[in-house]
Amino acid sequence: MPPQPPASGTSAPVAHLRVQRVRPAYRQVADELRTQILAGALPAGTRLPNEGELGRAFGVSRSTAREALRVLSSQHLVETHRGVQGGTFVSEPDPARVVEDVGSALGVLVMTPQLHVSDLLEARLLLEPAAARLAAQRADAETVEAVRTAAAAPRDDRDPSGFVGHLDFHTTLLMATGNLMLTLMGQPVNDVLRTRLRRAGVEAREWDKVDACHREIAEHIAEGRASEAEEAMRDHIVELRRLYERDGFWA
Amino acid sequence: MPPQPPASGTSAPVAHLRVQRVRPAYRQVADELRTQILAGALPAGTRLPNEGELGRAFGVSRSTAREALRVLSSQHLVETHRGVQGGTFVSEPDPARVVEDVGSALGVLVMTPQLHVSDLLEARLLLEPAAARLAAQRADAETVEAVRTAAAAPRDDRDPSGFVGHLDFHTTLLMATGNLMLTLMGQPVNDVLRTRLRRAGVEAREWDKVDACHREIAEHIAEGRASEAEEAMRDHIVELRRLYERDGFWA
DNA sequence: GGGACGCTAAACGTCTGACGTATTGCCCAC
DNA sequence: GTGGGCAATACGTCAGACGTTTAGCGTCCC
Repeated sequence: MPPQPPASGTSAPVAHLRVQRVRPAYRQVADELRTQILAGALPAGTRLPNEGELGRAFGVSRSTAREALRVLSSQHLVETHRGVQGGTFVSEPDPARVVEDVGSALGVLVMTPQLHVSDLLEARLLLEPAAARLAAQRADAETVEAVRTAAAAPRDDRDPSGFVGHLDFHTTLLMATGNLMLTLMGQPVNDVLRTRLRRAGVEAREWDKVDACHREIAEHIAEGRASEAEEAMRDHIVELRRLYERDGFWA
Repeated sequence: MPPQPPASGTSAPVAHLRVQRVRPAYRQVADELRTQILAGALPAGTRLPNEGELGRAFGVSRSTAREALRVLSSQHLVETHRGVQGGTFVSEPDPARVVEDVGSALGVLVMTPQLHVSDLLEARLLLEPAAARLAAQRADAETVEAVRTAAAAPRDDRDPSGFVGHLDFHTTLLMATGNLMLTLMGQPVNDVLRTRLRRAGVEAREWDKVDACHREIAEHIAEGRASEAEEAMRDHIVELRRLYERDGFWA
């Protein structure tokens, strides 16, 4: 999307093209700190100077330093605690936060014509069967047990995200691949789909069939039947897709 | 990762388990505004009240309102402009920003033992051949032309990300699928890999071969040979992977 | 002697008020 | 008619003050 050349005629309607002549101080401070954190100069757990000193170190006021810290904190690069022994600390990288953030961003994009729900379903159809294959190839005994448990877990209809320890089957399977990247890509997609499904008020009509599919896939993985696991998962996703389509929740 | 039960013995070393008793006001304001934006109550382009009024509306001071806005702004949900006719506006969702953010987050995670570079390569090996297949199936004339151009584009070695309009071949191909989700997943991975590659100072020894692969894939796509395109891309990725491994940059 | 209570200090959280500065539209002079 | 300067608006930044949370430590009472 190159900047469109001046249209032939009068004034080009370049509404959304404001330039940023000077970066505000709080942004400069945030960028500098971010650079240092990403470069490893400030490893996770490091305690930064208190806000007053930090501001003085950068030659800005405490308010400005605070705004910079708010930026970094909202990107989960640092976290702050109150009280003595409190302060601002460089955060440990946390995949769960990344998943949350990506899911939120996808939720926004999926409301635009740029990203359609069918795109998410297609991506899922690409990811999860492959994940099932990898899980079947690699899962150790403990992981297999986790997958089995997730497949057998009672579906708490009225209590979504109920108690700790209950992970969705698809999530468990993504993690069972041992490749965090697959979880990072697949989980946000599933989150968005589930959210939309719930908001659309889709009823639980065939969830016993869904559970049966899950158990079948889990068994394939337990037995190390990679191709069968992949195929079963593909069928399962296609089936789910049909369910979504029938309920026509993507308007 | 369930919270580990109290260990048998004395005090459980629950170092990183600080609770958040009360959410700070700036966080509450940010959350409330974010909710409204995500719910569509504040569509993109909406101009929020100025910082003073916004604070008054929430019963907080202007500084607190500003910190809330910094949070939202760093999440690309709003953007601010100065001057008369300035103010805070709800942002248009922008896939490029999402790609940037995810790439940054991945860059952090890849420095931990949680996410290995080989995980990225595996994800890429999963995504891009599928993308090549889809592109071959769907690409229209214009898209084909873009892919061809990207494949033929002179590789500017010393001028990375040189001029506008030059897009990486892999990026172009991801976009050629017409499925934004694939770009959203694949692009950050490629960005991280490219960054590490550059930092590791990998030399351009076989890039002519790489370019030949690109052109071959582009031709497959142009001719609509889906399976061939997929297979060629798979070989290409495997080849690249070998190149990465030989240069041993993932230490 | 041991445990509970309360005090204290450090740091973040919030408020107030003020001034600087970028941006834009309008008016006036030429 | 056009160019330049003025005014209004809203963000950007600063300074200082006070409240609040938290952990550590000392003291007092049992």
